[in-house]
Amino acid sequence: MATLSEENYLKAIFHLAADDVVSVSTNAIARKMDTKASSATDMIQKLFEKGLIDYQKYKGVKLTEKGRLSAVSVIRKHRLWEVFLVDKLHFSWDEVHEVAEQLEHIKSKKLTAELDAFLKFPTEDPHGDPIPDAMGNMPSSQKLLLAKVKQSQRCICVGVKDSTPKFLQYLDKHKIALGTEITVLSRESYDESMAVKINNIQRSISKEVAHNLYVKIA
Amino acid sequence: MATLSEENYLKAIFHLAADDVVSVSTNAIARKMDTKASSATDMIQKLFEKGLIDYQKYKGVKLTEKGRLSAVSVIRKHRLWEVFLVDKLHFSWDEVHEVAEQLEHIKSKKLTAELDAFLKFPTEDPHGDPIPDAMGNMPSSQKLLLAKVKQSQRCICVGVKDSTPKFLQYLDKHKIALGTEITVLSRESYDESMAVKINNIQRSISKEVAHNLYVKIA
DNA sequence: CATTTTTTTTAGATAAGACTAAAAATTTAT
DNA sequence: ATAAATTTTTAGTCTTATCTAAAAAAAATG
Repeated sequence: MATLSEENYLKAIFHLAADDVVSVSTNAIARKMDTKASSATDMIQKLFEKGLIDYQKYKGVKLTEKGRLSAVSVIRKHRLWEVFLVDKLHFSWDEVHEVAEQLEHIKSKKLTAELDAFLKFPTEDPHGDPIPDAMGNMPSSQKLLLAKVKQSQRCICVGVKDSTPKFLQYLDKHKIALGTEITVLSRESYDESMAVKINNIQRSISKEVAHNLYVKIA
Repeated sequence: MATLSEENYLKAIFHLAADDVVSVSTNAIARKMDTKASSATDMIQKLFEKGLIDYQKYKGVKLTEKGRLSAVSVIRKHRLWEVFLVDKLHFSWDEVHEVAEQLEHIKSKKLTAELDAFLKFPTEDPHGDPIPDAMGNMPSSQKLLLAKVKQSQRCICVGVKDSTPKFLQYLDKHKIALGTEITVLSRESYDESMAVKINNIQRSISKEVAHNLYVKIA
């Protein structure tokens, strides 16, 4: 069974590889884990010895099936707990992450299964990310960038790509929040801006904003 | 802030001192924590330096107010989670402990407060033990040994003192389970046995059994 | 009350996970 | 294609929490 640290590394590798890089570099892992490259190397060697990753010196890292299952199990728990926190305990989207980071490491098959049932088997978390099933199958994501939404489609804001204060303040100012409904009225090919209806008010959204806002189709 | 290990030691010291020994010995702590006395001494010195316990070499240990608050906070979380597991997730009394041992260390004021509200501010856990409030006040326990129950009182089984398989098997055989209602009909001073009504059947309960079964008055 | 016995503490070692500094391998650039 | 820059690994150190073995203190006993 993987330790807390090992689980966090596996999760990091999973997320990095999901961004479709085939092999994940030591530096990328160190950056994501906010540690030094030497620490990442140490952990890589441990994960390799436990059969959780494929690894050759200087050649980067890939999850084995065993490693993938471990990572996905942690992600499943993380996202189920996020649903619990938002749906049952009045947490808002920006408050859930830190707590879910702790809850995701609780080890109990029964707890996860019962929590899943209690929440009525949700298929995605409050950010629109898919919740893997107990077998480790990850449904394809329902969320996409606002920039990808077709004309006249209605969608719902589920998250941000850029989470810097500047962008979050912009969203606040323009009354765009998690759950806000956005209808795409038209798209301007010249500057990639789009005309949208938000809270029944028609506005224009720049390319920069549209590329940093995640939505799901309503 | 206390580490996971420190929290577990503080909890152990609290429980040992609650059994009204004024000063807790190194050996008692080591036994409770299932470690060696030398490990306990190491941790005692750390807790002392952090101001969580009063300590003099060879003289045993007492929680400071700061240490007591930390211990009680962990116990509060443990018991709230036990209520959650039993009331919402269909756990039975003997399944909750291991999971609650993990959940009790999750750090989030908001989580604890919201969980408390979600559970409708319970005052005791499924074993009849009191749940401390957010200020660290521990209500007095509602549970007592069956042996202490007065004639003609109705009570409800909430736990066991002796949790050996032998005793649990005895209870099983005689259809005494958590939640079973017991009415004390009379007490025999000669052998300290008692006549009781369980599931509408009149039986005799020996001193040994009565001293190992916790109940709360109905 | 002196001597065992028990308890507690100290000293030194180990494993996990992190670090710094330096060496080795790989990649980029001239 | 060789030099420079970057990435990765190794070597050695630190901290936390544990251990064993041995020393020191306290308690129990004859």
